[in-house]
Amino acid sequence: MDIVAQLESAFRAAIATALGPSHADADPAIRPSQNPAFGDFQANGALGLAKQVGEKPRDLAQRIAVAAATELGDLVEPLEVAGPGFINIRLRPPALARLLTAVDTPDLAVKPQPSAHAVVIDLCGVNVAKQMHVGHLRATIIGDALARVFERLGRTVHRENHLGDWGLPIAMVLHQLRAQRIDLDRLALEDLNRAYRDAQLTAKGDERGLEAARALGCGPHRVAELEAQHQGAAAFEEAARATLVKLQSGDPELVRDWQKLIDVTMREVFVAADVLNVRLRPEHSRGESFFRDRLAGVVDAFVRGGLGVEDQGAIVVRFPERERPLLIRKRDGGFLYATTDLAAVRYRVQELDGERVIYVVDARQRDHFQDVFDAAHLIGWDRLPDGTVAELLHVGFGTVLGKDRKPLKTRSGENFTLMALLDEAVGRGVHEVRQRAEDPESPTHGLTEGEIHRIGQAVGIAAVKYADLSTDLVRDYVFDLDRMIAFEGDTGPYLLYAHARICSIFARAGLDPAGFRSAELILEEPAERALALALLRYGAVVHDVARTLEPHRLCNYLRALCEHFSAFYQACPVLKADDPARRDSRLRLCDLTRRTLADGLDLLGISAPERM
RNA sequence: GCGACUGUAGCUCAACUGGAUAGAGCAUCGGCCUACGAAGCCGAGGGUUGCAGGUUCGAGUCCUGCCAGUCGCGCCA
Repeated sequence: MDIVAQLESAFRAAIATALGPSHADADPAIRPSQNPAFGDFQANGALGLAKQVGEKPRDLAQRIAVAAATELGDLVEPLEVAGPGFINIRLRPPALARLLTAVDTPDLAVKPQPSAHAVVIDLCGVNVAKQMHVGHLRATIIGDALARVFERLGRTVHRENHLGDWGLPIAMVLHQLRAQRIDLDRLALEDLNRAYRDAQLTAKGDERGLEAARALGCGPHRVAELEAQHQGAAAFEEAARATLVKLQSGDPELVRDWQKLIDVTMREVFVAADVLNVRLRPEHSRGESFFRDRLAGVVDAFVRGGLGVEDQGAIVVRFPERERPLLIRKRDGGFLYATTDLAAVRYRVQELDGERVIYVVDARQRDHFQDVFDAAHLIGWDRLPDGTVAELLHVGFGTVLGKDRKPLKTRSGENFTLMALLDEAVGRGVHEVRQRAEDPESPTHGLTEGEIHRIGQAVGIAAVKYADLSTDLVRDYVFDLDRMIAFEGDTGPYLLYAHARICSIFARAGLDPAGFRSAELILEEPAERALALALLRYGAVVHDVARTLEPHRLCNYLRALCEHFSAFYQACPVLKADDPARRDSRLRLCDLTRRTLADGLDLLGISAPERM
């Protein structure tokens, strides 16, 4: 049992002793202390309880402390009541060593989350025939990190890459490429992207320009020119619609070409996922096309249930508490992305058995997901087969900005492609590692070019991912590679450095870390205590991330862990410790720190090299 | 117009969901390598938590009203 749970149960019992069994379920509010002067942990529950029972807080805290002391036995130093009624708790060194020993297991004492139901995570969300950009970076790495956390807790996780692979935009690209007689077998994503853009431009024509020209009474020549353009656009759109109808009816040649577009797009997605150390594979793709035969059923279900009503020819779902309706069928009979999303919710809850269905999508779609979730709830599609009500959650993230604080663009105003960004990050990482390896004194001196590249990639990717994951997700942030890749401060490379330093202790001495995993832990120095306390918290932090869906909590923890380690490493000689028992104890601390750090970084999808 | 999000040190961000003196990194200043990687450690200065009320023993955190910025708001996805 972990330490916080132990303290909670002891203080719960103490509260029952002090106030009677009617208060047996009161929350003792055990928290790690902010300040070492206030002990290792503190129980804050007495303050609130005193108010309820009309007793002076300090008096009540004193009575609880006396009762708790007998529950806790030799686990803690004498408890002290401080301030308005806090109870400060300090673990006795042998107890701390015992607790840490119990954590030093292959799974680092991270308790599995018992649930028969699955977790579904909607991530990545690329569009066929479009380049990935920085928005996909976030949807991919945040989703992957959350997926890894739930997998670490033993949950069944379904990663759902909800591809934009269907509908008129795709039909437009297909039509465009076929009209130009482009060889689909020799396509690169860049060609597709260009076709997509051209198709959009052609289809749009210049409707607004035409209206403006008429309104402003422009010359007949100008109006005619724009009219011609507009007619061209209408003709193009009609042809694209015809293509879509043929595709929908299963025309073999079109279906084959359509599949080629998907393949070309996904080839690059998987390359990006590989560079990013993200687990995303073909089996995770389930695009809009998967749901195409279910859309009419979605609308029917809402109409039959009286939830979908006609409005100006369209079908909408209305909500009692707000003006804004959700449109699920257009006047022309077509479906919208809300329709697909509703089909997907039903599938994920009822067929994938998703107890928590998590959408890692741009925060700007908050309103949309609220509507979809509320609509799903109204019709009962958030119920699992066994009747449990599923949690539908939108993890909305902020926008990646350029140095001008506007959404990141290239100098020519184009969207920054994800690949360009990753190439730059990896290039910078390799450059930094190579530069340091040139120093004959450096531990990385003499590494092969291949090793330098591998380590440099890890450094560059760690920099980008840590910068993205280490702040509150809803915030926008400025993409500044200089700051991200800095080798000092609150960065990915700082964490990798701490990891490499621990590895080098064992490497330099030619010792096998596994040889110290039963050494007796001696925790006397303040730096050793602080490191031990940090190590004890790991499992709770992983559970915290699963509960809140906030990966930055794990980042903050890992950075704090590294700071505790660095302070320890500075203050306490390891290989040159005074006596063999201390040396072995410290080597065990180093090994446990390294494994905890590597495990936590792995949950973030960051790999930690042994040298850098 | 309606709605959502954001506002904390010069800059970039935390604050364990209501607890003690609001903490880190960068930048600035001062220490520490004949002890293991100085990509590090120790220390100093720097704050009316956007503003004004309210709830509470206690508010950066909850409520109300303002201010500023960003993003949404029926036939695109």
